[in-house]
Amino acid sequence: MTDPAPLSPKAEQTRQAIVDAAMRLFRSGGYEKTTMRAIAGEAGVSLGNAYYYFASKEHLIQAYYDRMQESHTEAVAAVLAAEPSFAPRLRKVLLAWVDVAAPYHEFAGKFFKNAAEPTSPLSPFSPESKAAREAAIDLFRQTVDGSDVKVTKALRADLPELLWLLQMGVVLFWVYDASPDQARTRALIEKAVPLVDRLIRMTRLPVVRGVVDDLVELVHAVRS
Amino acid sequence: MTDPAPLSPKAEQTRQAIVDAAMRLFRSGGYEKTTMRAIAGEAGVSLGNAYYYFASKEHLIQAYYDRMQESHTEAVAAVLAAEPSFAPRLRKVLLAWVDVAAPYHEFAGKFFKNAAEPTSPLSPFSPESKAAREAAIDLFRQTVDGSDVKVTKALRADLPELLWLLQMGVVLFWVYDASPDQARTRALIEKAVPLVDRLIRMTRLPVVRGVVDDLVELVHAVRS
DNA sequence: CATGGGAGTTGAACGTGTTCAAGATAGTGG
DNA sequence: CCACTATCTTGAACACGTTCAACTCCCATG
Repeated sequence: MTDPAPLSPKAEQTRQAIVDAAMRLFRSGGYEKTTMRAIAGEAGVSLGNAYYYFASKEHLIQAYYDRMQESHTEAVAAVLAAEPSFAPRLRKVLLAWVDVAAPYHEFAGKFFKNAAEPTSPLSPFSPESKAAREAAIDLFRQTVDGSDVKVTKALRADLPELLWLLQMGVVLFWVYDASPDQARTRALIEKAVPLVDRLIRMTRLPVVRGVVDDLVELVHAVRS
Repeated sequence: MTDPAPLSPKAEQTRQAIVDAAMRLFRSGGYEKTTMRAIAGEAGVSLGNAYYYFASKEHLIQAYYDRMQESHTEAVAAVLAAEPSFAPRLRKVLLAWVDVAAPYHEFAGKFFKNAAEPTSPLSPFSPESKAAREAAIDLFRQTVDGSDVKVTKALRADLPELLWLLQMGVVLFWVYDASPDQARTRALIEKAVPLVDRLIRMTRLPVVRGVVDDLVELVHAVRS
């Protein structure tokens, strides 16, 4: 996921050394102010060697990204095992992401910059990250499935993807959130979850059915 | 809007010459491949002089955005004068943006990539683009105000901003849309507008009121 | 043990965004 | 007409991401 990774034997250690050095320096001095020369130096390799393992400075960030995904999946498993009710599940899943992502908030901009470039394989919409994307959506499928919520037939198949889109929205907000401890993002989640819960329960009302159908149709039409 | 612009007299022409040169070169060669040296050369000024007028290469893009915004405002004025009904108004306003933006689509990704970074002055959420953002929101205020749509009191003040967010979503989709003539974005608009229209009209239903209040509260809580 | 080739490693060199100290220019007051 | 200042202009210099041709090292094969 991090790279084409044609599988390296022992010198995978070198790779890790570079990632570790980069993380240390990024963390202490910020991304922009950390030079590739400094990273290479800190890792005890030459500048060129760093580029043997990582195509660019931005690619080093991908390592961060991967760790975040992993940690979140883990955290979600714990949440889902313990909580049966839908709204709290969703709330905890989203908050868990904020917790997991917190240490990397400083680099959020860099992540997002990658996400924004449509041609980049790092984009969450790219074919290359299809697996990761579907894994993420699956997290929300689990969130829905194991819960007490009743979802109308029309919505059942697409709700996980819609929730994933919700999370993309939260991420977007989070990226721009400069408040301490990302308090505003947490506030957003606290407000949004009950709203979403309410909306989902409301889809069973006859008046709302038509809108739900339209929405589902829109999602289908728009999915390439 | 483009800059602090302490108002220059005649040599404002130089500024324009630089913008024009940049636009020409960005258009023909893309953003990344266009160097500041080339822009300065094309504009007939020195490298340093270009930096006297524009703090960075990114700041040049702002001028680009400003023009798009201008064209859109113009197009919208024509639409709003001719069309009294809400849904068609919204549809035409959104489609007008797609039309106006079409010439820039091929390198929109590059621009977007730069704009996406929160620290970038190009970000639609940045303080630097506050004026542009408010102008854009105002376009939607006009779209609502002059139309036949009845908006509940709770929603009235915030609907324009919500519609602007909708447009941000459309823009995001558009950036990734590789279909010829951005057909898929247009299709998205065709589907989304009736849905939005329906949702807005639905807000008058008593059952839905609570949700609307929650949504408005969420928007308020979240606005810095 | 020799050897051929791939994997890993190196630092000099390059291109580009940006800065800056110095100079030119033009408008203003005497 | 002469300073004097604020505005404008310049290109060399700098820092940093990235590239690359050359080199070393390891080890599988004969």
